Amino acid sequence: MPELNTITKTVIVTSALPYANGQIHLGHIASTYLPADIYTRYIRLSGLTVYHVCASDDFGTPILIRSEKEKKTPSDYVSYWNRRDLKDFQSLAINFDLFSRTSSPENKSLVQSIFNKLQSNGYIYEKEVIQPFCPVDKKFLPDRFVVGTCPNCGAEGQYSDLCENCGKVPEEILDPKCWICGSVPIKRSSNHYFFQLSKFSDKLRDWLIKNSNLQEDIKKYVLNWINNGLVDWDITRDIEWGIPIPTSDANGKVFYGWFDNHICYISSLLILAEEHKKDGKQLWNESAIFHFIGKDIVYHHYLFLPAIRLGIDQEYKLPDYLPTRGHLLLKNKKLSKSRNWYISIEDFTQRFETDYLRFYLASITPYSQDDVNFDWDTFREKINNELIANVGNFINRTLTLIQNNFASSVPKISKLESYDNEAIDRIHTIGTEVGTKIESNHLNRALMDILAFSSFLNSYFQHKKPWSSSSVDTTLYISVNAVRTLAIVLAPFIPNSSEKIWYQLKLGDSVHKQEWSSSGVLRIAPGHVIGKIVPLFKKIDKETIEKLQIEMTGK
RNA sequence: GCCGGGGUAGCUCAGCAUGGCCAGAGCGUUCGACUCAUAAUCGAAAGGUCGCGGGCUCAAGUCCCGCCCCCGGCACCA
Repeated sequence: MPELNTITKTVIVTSALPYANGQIHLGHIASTYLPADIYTRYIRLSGLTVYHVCASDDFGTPILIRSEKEKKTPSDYVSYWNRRDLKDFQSLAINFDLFSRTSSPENKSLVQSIFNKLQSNGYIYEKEVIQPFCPVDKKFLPDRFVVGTCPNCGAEGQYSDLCENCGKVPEEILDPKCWICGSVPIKRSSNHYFFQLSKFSDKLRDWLIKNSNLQEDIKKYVLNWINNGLVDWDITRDIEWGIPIPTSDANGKVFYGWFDNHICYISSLLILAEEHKKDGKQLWNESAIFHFIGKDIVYHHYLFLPAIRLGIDQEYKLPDYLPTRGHLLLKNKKLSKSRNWYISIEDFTQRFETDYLRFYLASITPYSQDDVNFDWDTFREKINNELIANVGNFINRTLTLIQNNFASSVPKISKLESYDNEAIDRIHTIGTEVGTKIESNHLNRALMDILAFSSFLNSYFQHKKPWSSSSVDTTLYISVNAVRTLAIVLAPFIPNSSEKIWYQLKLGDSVHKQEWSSSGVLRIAPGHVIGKIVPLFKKIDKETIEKLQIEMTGK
């Protein structure tokens, strides 16, 4: 189990780069961005310096073709999606210290210098490849852009890299056609650069085995890939939209997107370091590096990315952690934009509070590559019965009683009974319990601990009967301090609501500027006057969900 | 086909590495209590052949063998 107390330096968190050709959806949020944001918020509250960087992935054939169809320059096209994605992230309170782009000048120059170093270290070679070329569009066509009939099962209209009907990868697709214009592609030869991934098999194996911070089950199948023999990577693309390969005979060829996009983690951090007047390379190499990803890009992050860093003599160090999570399913079916089976960020934020999504997704997403199911009925039940009835209710009943019976002034503490001592003890320890789980990336379990804490408090409150008994003051004093504790430990998960709690407690400043360890201190003193109390959450009624299900199905 | 993960209460899952208190949690269900609180809360109960079959052991959900079933990955998809 990784423990944060071993990390004493700066932490660098990166989230996988969204491809700049369409909206991000709930699946991306659940697997990558929300876990990274929760983690970052927690580290920040713990008092360490943390940088969360991300960027839009701007290059590639799909973007080039889409921008042409929309009669925009690729540059304008990706700028739009860069801003749009950022807006979506912000609407979910997912914050970055920098949201850059792979097409930034800084990334271009770093990518080219890394290529040069790989080349001088002898890890790059050239080879002729024969590729389909569309004579009408005057483009080389990646596999995805050649459609035809599957030679295995005879299904028509299949991509040349995968038959969706029989699931096989066709050797050579029959009756090939250009996906863009429908004409028949011809074969054309082109000189490409290859990265010698195969040379790194032993070093990658060593790194995987030695790095105990990586998830064991993922390690197993990555090791299996290595044992089956790694294949060198073609890092060249014959298109005009990308980072130019810096050789005299490259003839306008550009890098393949997966060569340049992960380097953007580093170039973004360098930009940020510059802003903070720090030595970027030193900062990178002294920090704990976390790359949050979804399981679809395991290959690239567990093999390709570390191999390239090994290939430049670890000028920039390898990742310490690669938190990897599975995909989100909607009603047990895979999300698919082309089939309109997905939930966009807007779909959600137009209807519900941001924190409802964060709470729900965090509570159902484990630290593993298992897929999780998004279900509207479960969503409603979890929000109403766990977040609102348990946590919201405890906060509300505590604060309301102080407001109504004590003129909003926190009462004095008197004689402590064993139940009071137990409650105080729980306040002391909850921060460490939750923190340990967040540090080991078990965010769902951390949230369960918070719910158990809140449940305990409801039970404590119920037994002490502060609305009638003689020990009213002590109970309310402890309870209001427990509310403060809840605000802090919930802050990484539901930041907006935590801030509302903080405001109602009238503690000044922001909950996000507190110290995590202070969650264990009873810092609200008797006599403190709290603010105006309003319910934090609104329950989701059944009709809303039923209506929504009908709307979403018809989408 | 190969590789990986999994099959434990109605649902979602923990427990299995280092076999041993009556097999656990949350949600749901039923009954009772309370009324400060968003009909929220508190207490209690019901509910399980731990996929199937065999084996090792004083003892197996936990180890070994076989079988069945489910899910995911199979590499340039950006």
